[in-house]
Amino acid sequence: MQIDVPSPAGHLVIGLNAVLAAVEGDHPLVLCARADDGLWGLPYGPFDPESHRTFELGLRAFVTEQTRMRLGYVEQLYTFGDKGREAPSAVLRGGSTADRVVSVGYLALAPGANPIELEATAWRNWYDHFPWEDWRKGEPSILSAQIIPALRDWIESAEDAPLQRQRRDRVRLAFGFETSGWEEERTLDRYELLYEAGIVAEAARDGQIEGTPLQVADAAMSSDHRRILATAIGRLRGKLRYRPIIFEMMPASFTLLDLQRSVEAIIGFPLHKQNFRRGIDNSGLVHKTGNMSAETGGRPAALFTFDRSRTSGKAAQDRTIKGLTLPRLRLSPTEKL
Amino acid sequence: MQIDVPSPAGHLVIGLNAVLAAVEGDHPLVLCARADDGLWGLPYGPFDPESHRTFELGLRAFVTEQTRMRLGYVEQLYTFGDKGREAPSAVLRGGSTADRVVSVGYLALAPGANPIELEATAWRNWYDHFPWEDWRKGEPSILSAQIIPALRDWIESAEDAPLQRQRRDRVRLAFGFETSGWEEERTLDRYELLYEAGIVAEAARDGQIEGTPLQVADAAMSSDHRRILATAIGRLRGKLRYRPIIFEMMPASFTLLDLQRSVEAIIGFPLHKQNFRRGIDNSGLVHKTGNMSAETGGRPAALFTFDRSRTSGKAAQDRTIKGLTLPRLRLSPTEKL
DNA sequence: CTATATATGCTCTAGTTGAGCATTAATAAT
DNA sequence: ATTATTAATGCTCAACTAGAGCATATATAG
Repeated sequence: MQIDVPSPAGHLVIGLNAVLAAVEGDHPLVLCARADDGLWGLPYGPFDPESHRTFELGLRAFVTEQTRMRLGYVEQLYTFGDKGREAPSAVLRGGSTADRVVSVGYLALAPGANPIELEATAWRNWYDHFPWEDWRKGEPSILSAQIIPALRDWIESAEDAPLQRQRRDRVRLAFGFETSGWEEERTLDRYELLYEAGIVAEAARDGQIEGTPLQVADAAMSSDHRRILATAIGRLRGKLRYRPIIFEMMPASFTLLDLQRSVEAIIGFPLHKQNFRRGIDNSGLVHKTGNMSAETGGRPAALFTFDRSRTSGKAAQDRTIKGLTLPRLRLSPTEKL
Repeated sequence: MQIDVPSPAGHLVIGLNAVLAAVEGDHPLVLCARADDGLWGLPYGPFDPESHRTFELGLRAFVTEQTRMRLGYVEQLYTFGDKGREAPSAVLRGGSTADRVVSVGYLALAPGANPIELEATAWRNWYDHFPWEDWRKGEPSILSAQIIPALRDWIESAEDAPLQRQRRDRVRLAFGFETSGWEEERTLDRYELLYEAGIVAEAARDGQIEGTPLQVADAAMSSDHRRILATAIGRLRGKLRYRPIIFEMMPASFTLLDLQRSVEAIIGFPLHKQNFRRGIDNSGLVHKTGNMSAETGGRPAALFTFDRSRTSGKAAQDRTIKGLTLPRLRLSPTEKL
């Protein structure tokens, strides 16, 4: 698990980082570990070229070792190699004094949040680190109150007109001004913009401040882990629409409301109930188990299961392989840019 | 450009690989370089932690150096680290005797294929390496004639029933049997299946043969470059549908037929002309330049430009940021599985 | 027996998509 | 000139999809 090689100049270490996501009720969760610097971070470990035939095997090995969880669905996200965006404490556990740490991020999904018995490890609501991404109860107040004004300052502080224009266009796109509105899967775009503008704490930590550093209620994460988490959230949100990936996060059977709450937790905005069921229904992705759930608080709900063998039905003909048909949030921050 | 460090055991080298894509008429092209083993490969170079602040900067630097081209649009694809899938000749130019080469693939787009004056470097039609991916003139004959039968053998040669079932499901999904049909963006899934089944030449080269090795008219590429190219094609195909990325590959002005031919070259199947124009039209992505093209062979066509500042128009209201609305190829290989 | 909280069925309208007919405007071949 | 041939463009039509919301049914908690 450790790279025990003396490190000459220019030595490279590849860090594998896991975003293990789950949903519990209406809480989107991510498995976090307390890092040396006291911040929350993701589980990670060095890739060992000697013993790991592939990244994914290496990842599964160290996650199981560190958290005693076995991973199911796993997907590579992105490889970050930017100098200076890993925190100083990011020197990997092996103790190697690497010149350069490259982070390969992975997304893993769990069908529920098993309790963790480990010290300094916990399932955390990912919106604790991304309060501006949760529109389920309307526009997140932090947006119009703090973020948009700070971005406006950043735009206006650009040296010349072209740069200013470019910044404005990027903000418009990422935050959904004057376009089709907030696109939930642009989580990384938004985070990167906040970083560049010096609004999130990591920017100051890395010494990249150039805009208006802000007193945003802002839960930084260790190293470049919030960047990786942003990537994961965006990927997951986007993928819901074209692969039946949501069922990797559901228990064996569930009600349609369970399913809806899970989807809403991930995408971060509310859905029209009847239309949601209609969509699920003729997606052919699920079928009734025949049992009912009594724990609804109202009329009992039918329980459903993911239909892995859906080759039948008219709907299955077409929609199948795809994911869920979801509408768009048609809102934008109310504060003008 | 070279890692001049003595390599202890376990030393890692990160290779940056560029898929530089362009379209010329109805030919989808990729910039290739002749590798040491005589096969075509992609331009690549080692990532130098000393001088490159980010991967992307490193990539841009060595591509410009090697091919004298300046890259515009660039996007990271995937990081491959599987032991044994780089060819023996994959030891990077620096001459380092690395134990392990990790490949980071990038997709770069060019608005045309400028002629290359370099030795052993050429724009090549990517379907030369993926003949089964081009359905523009109907089902590629290689599919039913060779590939499907070979995959059938591979499925049947599975040791036990569960494995057999799993293989069959994967093939069904990747090649569009009994589902919504051929999904053009699954290029990588299909290539990986052919690799695992021992059907493509790289599998034999890497010593991974386990199925029926085949005499497919099959243009292998150096190292893991065909895998990277498959990733690039799939990503590009998928992205056409949700980002206006096609315009990165078009000249400043073009006719709608030019645009359609370019899209068809990429997605690999023909489109309904009138519907295509209607779609482009109310996407709000382009507008007429006012000039006409005489070189159509028929009635002169209006010339269009990509409208980068589309914040106007009713259609722009919604569709905008998105890409093109494209139909699906509703076909599957005719040979039964 | 009456709120309350969901679950579930259904309808209505506007818009989108897949196909294809018809017409217009160039060039190339009698 | 006339007549193919090749595309560019305009339009229509039916089937389907998506966004909203009304109406009912069936539990549990007073």
